[in-house]
Amino acid sequence: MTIGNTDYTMGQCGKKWWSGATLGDKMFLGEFDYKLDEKGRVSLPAKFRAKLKDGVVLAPGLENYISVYSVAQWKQFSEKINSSLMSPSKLRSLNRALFATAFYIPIDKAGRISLPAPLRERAAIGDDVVIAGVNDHIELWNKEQWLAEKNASLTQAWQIIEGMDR
Amino acid sequence: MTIGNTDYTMGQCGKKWWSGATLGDKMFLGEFDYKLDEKGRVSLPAKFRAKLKDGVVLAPGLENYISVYSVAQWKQFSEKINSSLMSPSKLRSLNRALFATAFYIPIDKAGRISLPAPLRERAAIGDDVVIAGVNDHIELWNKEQWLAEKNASLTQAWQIIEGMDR
DNA sequence: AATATTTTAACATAAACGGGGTAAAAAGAA
DNA sequence: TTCTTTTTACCCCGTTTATGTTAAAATATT
Repeated sequence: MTIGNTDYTMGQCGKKWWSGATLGDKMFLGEFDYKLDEKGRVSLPAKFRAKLKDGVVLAPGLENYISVYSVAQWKQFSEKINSSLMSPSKLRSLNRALFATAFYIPIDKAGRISLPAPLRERAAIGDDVVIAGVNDHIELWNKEQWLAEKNASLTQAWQIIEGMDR
Repeated sequence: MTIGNTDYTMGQCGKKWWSGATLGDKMFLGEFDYKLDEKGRVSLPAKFRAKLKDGVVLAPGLENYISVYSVAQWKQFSEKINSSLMSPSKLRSLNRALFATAFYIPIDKAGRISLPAPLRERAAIGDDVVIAGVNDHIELWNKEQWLAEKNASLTQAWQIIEGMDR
């Protein structure tokens, strides 16, 4: 299934279920439970790593989660923002919010990233983390908050789809 | 990626994480907590040091924080101002404000700078300081003030981003 | 069941942080 | 000036933190 440029083909997760290749560079699907090590590092799902070779940019999300962008997507994102028409003071504030709260994090040889304390605290992520592929980016959530959010999202999603003219 | 004169190319930081070359000289990301020693010195984040080898220029920021520029950027900044069309008296006044309040500070072998008392007092920085990378410069903040500013910025940022056509 | 991959834990190493001390330089006082 | 006091720069070291490496446990795949 394709809507616009995005391939919504569903598939299984894990090697048997889907290949990254068929989904393209910008599509993240699925929900995974991971554990942080005592130093705040977490493995990324093996299926995501190919798209994140150059490292990731972590930024706080609107709700209390951590957004994970590929470098390419972060570039695109910040480019768009800085080229949009905006008053200097707004842009200054926006840049402060964007850049000071974001971290570039490389991926180590074991496929891990380390989560900076400020982001971890804001997202209330302790030893466990939910990694969710959300279309064009990845989100890291506290497990309880993720479940609550997921239920709310699902309810809303089905309401919207019900009302759609299919 | 380049926007105007600014290189937004991402890269690793420090020996393993990034080279100044790949990131460009002008990009700072992240938020860090540091402590001043009894002499008013503070370590710079290791990730930033490669870009600040030649020392830094400290200047008071518009809100009560301390702006940190690399020498290269400070030069560029002042050249830009002095080459802009402006009445001589205005330019004199501007230069007075810029240069009289700024300090050139070298970086010691432990990667530290010392913060001049006038700037420290103005920014209400005591034993703790937040160091924030804000795109093309660094900012030093009193922690409480930083948190307030950050939250305000983030709220505004997300409102703006929400309204953007991604 | 056997194999391969991935996740997690444990450990080793290197670097950074936060102290402190000493020496030189600058400033002030006699 | 000369001496004293204060400030600033320079250097070192111990502890902590961050990162790299390896191996074991768990999971998925054939």
